Amino acid sequence: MTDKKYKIDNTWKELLNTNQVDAVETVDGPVLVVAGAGSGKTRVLTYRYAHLVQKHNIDMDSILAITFTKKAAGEMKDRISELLSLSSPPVWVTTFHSACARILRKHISRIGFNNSFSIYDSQDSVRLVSNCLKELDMDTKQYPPKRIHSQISMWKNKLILPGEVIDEASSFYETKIAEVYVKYEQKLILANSLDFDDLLIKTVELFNTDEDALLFWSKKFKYIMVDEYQDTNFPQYKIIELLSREHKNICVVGDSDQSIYAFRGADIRNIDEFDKDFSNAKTIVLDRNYRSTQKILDAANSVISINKNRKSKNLWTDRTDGPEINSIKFNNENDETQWIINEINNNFNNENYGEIAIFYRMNSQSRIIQEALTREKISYKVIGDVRFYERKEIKDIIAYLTLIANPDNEIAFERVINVPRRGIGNVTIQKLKSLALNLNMPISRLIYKIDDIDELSERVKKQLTNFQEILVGIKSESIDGPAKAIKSMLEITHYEEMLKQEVDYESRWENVQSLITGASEFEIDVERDELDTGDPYSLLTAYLENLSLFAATDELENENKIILMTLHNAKGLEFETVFITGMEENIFPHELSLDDVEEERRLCYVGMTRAKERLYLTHSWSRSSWGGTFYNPPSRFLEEAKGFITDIDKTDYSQFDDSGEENSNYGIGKSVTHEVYGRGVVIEVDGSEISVDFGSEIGVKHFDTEWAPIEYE
DNA sequence: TGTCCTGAATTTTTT
DNA sequence: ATTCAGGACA
Repeated sequence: MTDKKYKIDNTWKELLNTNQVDAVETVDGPVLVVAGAGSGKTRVLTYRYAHLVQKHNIDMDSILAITFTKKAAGEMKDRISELLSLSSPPVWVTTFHSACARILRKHISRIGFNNSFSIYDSQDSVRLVSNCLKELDMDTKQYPPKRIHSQISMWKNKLILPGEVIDEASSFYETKIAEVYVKYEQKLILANSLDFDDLLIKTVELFNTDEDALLFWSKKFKYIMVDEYQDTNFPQYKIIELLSREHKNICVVGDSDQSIYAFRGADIRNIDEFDKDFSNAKTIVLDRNYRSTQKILDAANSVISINKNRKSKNLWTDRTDGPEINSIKFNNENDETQWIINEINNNFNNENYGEIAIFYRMNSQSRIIQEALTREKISYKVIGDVRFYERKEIKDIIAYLTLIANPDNEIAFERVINVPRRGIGNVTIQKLKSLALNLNMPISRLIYKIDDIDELSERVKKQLTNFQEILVGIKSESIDGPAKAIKSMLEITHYEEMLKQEVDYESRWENVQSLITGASEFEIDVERDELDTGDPYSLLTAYLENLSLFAATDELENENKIILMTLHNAKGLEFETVFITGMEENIFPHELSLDDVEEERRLCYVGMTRAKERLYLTHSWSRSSWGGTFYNPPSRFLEEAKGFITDIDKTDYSQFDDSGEENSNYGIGKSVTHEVYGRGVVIEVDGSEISVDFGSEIGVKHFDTEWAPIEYE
C-alpha cells in the first residue's frame, strides 16, 4: 500500500471512508476504534499520528504510539516517516516493552534499582529459574524450569507478589514453586536485572509509588495510541490507564476476534470494558474490509462464527470476484513443501516474491520449507526467527558485553567465566557460588575479591585474576561503543582461535562478522540525545537493550522475498497470496492448546484474513517429527470452512519416496545427497559418525550413518 | 579439570 | 533426527 504524503490540505480525506476520517479527527478524549481485519486500521493510526503533528502541531515526543510486536512497531515507524517525510523515525512509536525500558532507564533508581539494569530474555530467565531450583535442592525433572518460569510469569502478570503466593498456596507443589518464585525475585534484584514481565510491572510500580515520575510521564504524553488493544494484559492496561490520567487523550484500536495472546496473560476484558474504564469514551466501528475477496471473508467468517460469546461483526467488501480457496491434501510434508514451491514457480517469479507469505503454527515447521527454498534458490525471509541471537557464539559475545554493562549479571557471568576454556571448572564455580550465597553478593562481584578467599588454589586464583583482567581490558575499550567492544572482546579472549577448533568455524565466524556489522549500524542509527550522558557505557547499554527487545532480523522491507512466519507473527500484515501449512489436528490447533481452541480458531481467522487474493490451506496425511512419523487428521478448521473452500487431493503427488539405501563406504571428500539438505561433501568420518558440509547457507551437519537419509552419488 | 559416553528432551505461540 | 546435560572416568 502506498500512502501519499500527508498534507494539511484535507486531500488525505479522499483516501479514507467516513468512519476512518472520524477516527483520525477525533483526537481528544478516550476513543475506542473497533477495527475488523483489513479495515484499514494501520492507515487510520498513521494518518491520525500525522494529523496530530501537522494539524494540531503536537510535538512527536508528546505522542506515544504503542504496538505489540517489534515488527509492527517497525512498520508503523516506516509509514509515519514516509507520511511526514521524516529523516529519522519517531522514538516513541514503539512496543510496550521498549517504551517501558526507556521509561525505567530514566527513573528506575526511584524504586531502588540501578539504571544500568540488564534485561533477561526468556532463555536467561529460564536459566535463572534453573539456578534457583538447584540452590533449593529441587529436582529439575519434577519441576521443569520452563514450566515453573511460565507459572511465575503468570503470577507476575497478575501483579501477585511472592509473599502472597506463599500465603495462599494450596498444595505442596504450589508451595515449592512459590519458594522458587521468592528466590527468583531475590536473584533478579541481586543481579540488577529485569525480566520481560518486570519491564511492565516495575513501570506500574514506579507510577504507583512515585508521584513525580507519574506526573513527568503523564504530562509528557499528551496523546496516546495503542494498537492491538485486545492483546493487552493487566499491567499494560494499568500503564496506559496511569499514563493517560493527565490528558485523557487515549485512543485504542483492536478487534476481539483477533485476540491471540491469552496464553501470555492478554485479557479481552480490557477492550470489552473500555467504555467502563474510560468515561465518556467514543466508539468508532470500522467494518468495511478493503483487503480480501468476499470468498476469503466468507471462509474466515465461517470459521470464526463457531466461537461462542463473540460480539458478532459484519465485515463487508465490494470485491465479489476472486479465485477459489483450495484446501490441498498431501502424503507427507516433503510433498506439501515441494508442491507449494512448484505452485509458486508457476505463478510467480523473483519480481513478485514479496507478495507471497507462508504461515505455520510453530517455528519448527519452517525448517523444511527453508531448506527446500534454499535448494531451489528462491529468495525468502524468515520473520521472528530469533535463532541468530540464540547461537552460541553470539550469546557468548553478548554475555561479555552484558557483563561490562552490568557486572552483577549472574547468567552472563556463568556463561563466559570458562569460555574460552581457561581452567575454571565446575568445582571452582560451585565454590564461588556457595560463597556468593553466604555473602549475599552477586557471584560476579566475588572475582574482585579473590585474594581474600582461602578455599581456592593459587592456580585457580591466577586464572580468576586473569579473567578479571580480561573484563577490565574489554571495559576500557567499550566506551567507544558496541562494535569496538566486540572487537576487543574477540581480541583479548582469543575467541576466534577457540572457534577455529569447531568443524563449522567458517559459518560461525560469519555470524560474528555480521554481529559486528549490526553493531556498527546501530551506532550510526542510535538517537544519541536519548542516551544518558552521565553514563560512559550508555551506548553499550542501549545496544544490549536493542538486542533483547528488537531483533535486527525483524524488519520487513520490500525485498521481493517470500515471507515465512508463524501465524502469530502474521497479525497486522497482508499479502496477495497466503499459504497456511500444516492444517492438521495437533499441529493446528496445536495439541498443547486444546484447552483453548477458541484462541486457536481466532489465530486461524487472523491467518486467513491476511490474504488479499489467493489463499491456500494445506495439510499432510503424515508428518515426521521427533524422529518418528505421525498421522494427524485434517484440522477441524477445514471442516468449519466447508462450503467456502475447494478440496483437492494431491496424495498421488509423490516427489519423495521412502526407499532408504544402506551405505558403507563413506570417506572424506565424497559427495553425498541428503534427503532434506541436498548435496554436500563429507569432511570428517569417525566410526559411524560423519560430518557433511552443505555449503555456506546450510553449513556443516553431523549424522549417524546408520540412520541418516543420505545417499552416495 | 577435561573428555567421552549415554540417555533424555525437543515443539506453542512473543516480549 | 539432533542436541544437550549430567555422570563416569582419565
